[in-house]
Amino acid sequence: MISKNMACIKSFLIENDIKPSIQRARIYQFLVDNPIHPTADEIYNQLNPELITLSKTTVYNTMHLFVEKGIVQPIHVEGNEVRYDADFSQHGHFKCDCCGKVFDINIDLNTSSITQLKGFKIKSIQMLMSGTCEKCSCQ
Amino acid sequence: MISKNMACIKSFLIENDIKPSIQRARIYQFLVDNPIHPTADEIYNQLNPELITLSKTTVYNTMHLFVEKGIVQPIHVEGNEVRYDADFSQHGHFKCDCCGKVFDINIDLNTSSITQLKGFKIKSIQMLMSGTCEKCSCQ
DNA sequence: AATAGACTTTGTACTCATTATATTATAACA
DNA sequence: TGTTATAATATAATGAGTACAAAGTCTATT
Ligand SMILES: [Mn+2]
Ligand SMILES: [Mn+2]
Ligand SMILES: [Zn+2]
Ligand SMILES: [Zn+2]
Repeated sequence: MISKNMACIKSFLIENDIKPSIQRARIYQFLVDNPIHPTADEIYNQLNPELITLSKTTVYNTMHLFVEKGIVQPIHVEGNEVRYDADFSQHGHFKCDCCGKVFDINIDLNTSSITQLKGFKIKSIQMLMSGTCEKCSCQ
Repeated sequence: MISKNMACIKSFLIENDIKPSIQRARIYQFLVDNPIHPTADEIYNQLNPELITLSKTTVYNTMHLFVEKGIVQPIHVEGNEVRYDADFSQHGHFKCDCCGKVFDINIDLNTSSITQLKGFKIKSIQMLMSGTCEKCSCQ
């Protein structure tokens, strides 16, 4: 899933009912190539030098569209910002309070046995841990 | 744990190294009596009629203090707001996209077997699901 | 009781992520 | 080519949260 070329991303967007544009394709490629759970602001700052007329509104519009079409997940690790993840494999996240990085954690979330959820329709499951990562812990 | 009286809350705050005040005690009591994961704004609006001079800054100050002293957990279900929970029993949350309610879900989060977390120091674990609740699903 | 010092509460102004709106650009198509 | 739909952009507005300083409250000491 790492570093699809643009032609490949174009057909992926079309498959998912999204009309491709340079902006949309590059933003999606950036998310796949950089699984660092960036904010809209970080995406904008990274791509702005290359897409010289890029607008922050376009980034927000695009992220809303991607979430609606189900090719990107919003991640809420802090109350004042939304982060995005193009990885839909079953995994959780660990936010280091020290260096601020968000790590992917492979985890098996099985909710089928929870009786409280009878009748509930689950659309997404997220697990978030916080603390200090290995590097920050041994200092 | 439901509806402690004020005297009881006073000693609870003191136990947790928090100097008690009417505002702090009533805010904590409200959180225990109303486990609906309110935002700072909701806490303010609910208590304002009673604590007639209450300031929103006081609510924010108090929530920060409670989180720092470990008697309240911040919950991030949406990117633009923080919700608060005085319940420290092991449980996750389910946010209904339809009615907006946040439900408590009893769940057993065992992370001891995850090899990726070797060397990581876990401070908090949260699990969040979203979708539609039982009531909203059968309509 | 008055004084002083420490802590708490409050109002105002500000920041900054996100959203709303209107305009311009681009693509699709007859 | 002209017409229409969709996308991108710039600008202004919103709203949760924060910074700061002034005013209020509590408690100990005289
Ligand atoms: Mn991830
Ligand atoms: Mn809860
Ligand atoms: Zn770290
Ligand atoms: Zn519902």
